Amino acid sequence: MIETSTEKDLQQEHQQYIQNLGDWARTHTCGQLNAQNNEAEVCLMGWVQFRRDHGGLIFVDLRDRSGLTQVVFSPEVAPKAHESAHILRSEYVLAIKGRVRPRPEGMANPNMPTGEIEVVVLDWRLLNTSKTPPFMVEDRVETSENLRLQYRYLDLRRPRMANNIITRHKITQSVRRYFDENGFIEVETPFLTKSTPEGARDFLVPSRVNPGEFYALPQSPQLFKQLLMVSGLERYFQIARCFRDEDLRADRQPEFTQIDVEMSFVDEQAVMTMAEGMVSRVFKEVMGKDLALPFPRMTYAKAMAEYGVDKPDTRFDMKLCEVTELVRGSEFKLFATAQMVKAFKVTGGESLTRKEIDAYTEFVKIYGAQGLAWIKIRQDEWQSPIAKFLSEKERNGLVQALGLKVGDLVFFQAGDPDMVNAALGNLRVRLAQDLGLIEPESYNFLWVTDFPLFEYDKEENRYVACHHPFTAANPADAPLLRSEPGKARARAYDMVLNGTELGGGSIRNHSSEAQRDMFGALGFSPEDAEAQFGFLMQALELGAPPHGGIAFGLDRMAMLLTGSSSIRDVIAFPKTQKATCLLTNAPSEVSNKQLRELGLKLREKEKEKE
RNA sequence: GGAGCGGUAGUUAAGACGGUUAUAACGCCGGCCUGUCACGCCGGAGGCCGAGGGUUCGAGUCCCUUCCGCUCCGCCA
Repeated sequence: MIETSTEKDLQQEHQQYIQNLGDWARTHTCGQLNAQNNEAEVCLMGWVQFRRDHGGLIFVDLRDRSGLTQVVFSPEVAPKAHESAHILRSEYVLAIKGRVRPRPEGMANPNMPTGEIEVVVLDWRLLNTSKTPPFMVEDRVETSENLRLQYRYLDLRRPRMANNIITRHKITQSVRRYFDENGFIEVETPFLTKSTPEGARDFLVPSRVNPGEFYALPQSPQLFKQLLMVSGLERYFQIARCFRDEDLRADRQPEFTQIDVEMSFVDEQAVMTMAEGMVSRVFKEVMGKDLALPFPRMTYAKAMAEYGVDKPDTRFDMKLCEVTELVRGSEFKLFATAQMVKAFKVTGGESLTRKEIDAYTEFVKIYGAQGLAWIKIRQDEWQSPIAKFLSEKERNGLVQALGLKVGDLVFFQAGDPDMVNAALGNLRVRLAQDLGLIEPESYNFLWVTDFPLFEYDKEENRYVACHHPFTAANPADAPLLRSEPGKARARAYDMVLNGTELGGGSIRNHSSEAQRDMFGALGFSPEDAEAQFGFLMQALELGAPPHGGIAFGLDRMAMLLTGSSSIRDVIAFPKTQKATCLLTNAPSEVSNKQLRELGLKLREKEKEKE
């Protein structure tokens, strides 16, 4: 082995210089000093961002969560402090005492909030050393998600991530103030609770005291907040952790946070107004933005018809247009016989290349489309693989329905309505992104209302609740519950922001009879309903007031307000796509003793493979 | 359960047509430097090319298996 001075040696060697704080106390943060502090004697503490050692002068950018301040070690001002400062390395933790002074003529740094001044060091203490970090603690350096999650505490030391977490804090504080001022009571509901059959897969927790029995972690505090209304609490909110054992996405984590709200003696209007007030308050306090209230509303039916999705992004146009009847008898067999044909036009889209269109064809296949029909409207002709099948009448009909002009491009999708809507609805968003049709900094809120109460589950061969099984039916549709449940509308509403579902809620069944009808429509036998939800039914029979509420995805809200592309960036310690924690290595195996205590036995590895 | 993208010095990437000693930038280490601010200049170290197997005289590169991260479909009342 050749003896060289390694990083490990250095860092270990430097450890002998580590001091305690002693009687030193921080007087300022690294983000707050400016020309007004000139001549002030200050004490700063933080991390070494950059070290610029000129042999003579040494400049260190000292970082804490508030920002950076340039500190100067000068051989003339403090020779001892300067001499010892040569050991400084990235991410070393220091305390410095010094004097604020203006930077020399022409040396101010306009890119830094503290760029007018510097702190000349009189004395300093090394509070801790640091190994060379696995990635630079700096916003402009892109690092793999893998490493970031493994060293999450370093990732969170970066200004952008720190600010995300701080913005999230501002949101929750703003929310708490708002609800407190409006007479809401914050109540904590249980984490160890009862597994219920409807909805997402539960996380289960075995009970040691009751072998063979399990708690479930709550998917939401839904039932408890309804019970709190029966309690007479009248107005409840909670910033509640929720758990769902389903596959992850950029905007879905197995544990996430809801801003959960419930109110008594209210209708939809009252809940929606209160929710708008909350969002508006958050935008004002966190973003300094005023929102126009009330938010526009759109029925679910209209959203599906014009946008193909139940969370329309209204920042751009390109609405979908159904042309099923128009091409009913077409010579283009796919159109002639399809259950649904829809189209939308891309203004000026004639300039898209064949290659680009091919990429969009691949894109819609994700949603089950077989292909993607298109027409380019040119001065002299319609350029398209399908134009030759279209009659004069059909062409005129399309021109009218879509308002076609020369230079436009039309995309078509035909087939199963769910597929048609998903393919075109998502293609619409993709195109808007690719073509730059979305104005940055724009926030388009809207309410989607009149959701169906049920949707038919083809696999289970029964109706399932669109929202959840406690949602009240639109009074006009109540009789449909027993005849045609699929046509019944719910007293449910979603708040949508820029094509993302921010929150959703409903007016609940507060009469046990209505709730019984609901369970009936869902295919529960009276015995099953009693076994699963008997406690709720009983509560509804003991003076339950009319009530309703809403829940917001706090993570998604924070994601949108920080301009993040994933909720991982607004959660301090998120999970990977495989639902593991790279920092702690959870989940992990447990000892046989632990298993025995819980009365659990793991399936043999061999059996697992079968 | 399925589709796609990625994994090469500490980091971010290039190398992909199978053929010398696997590049570059940043970071790291040493030296010089009193106005830098992602300081500069000179020098240096650093690699199981995610892992395992195969084809081949020869594999970062081709084939198979597998692990990890990400995006999406299914799923998520």
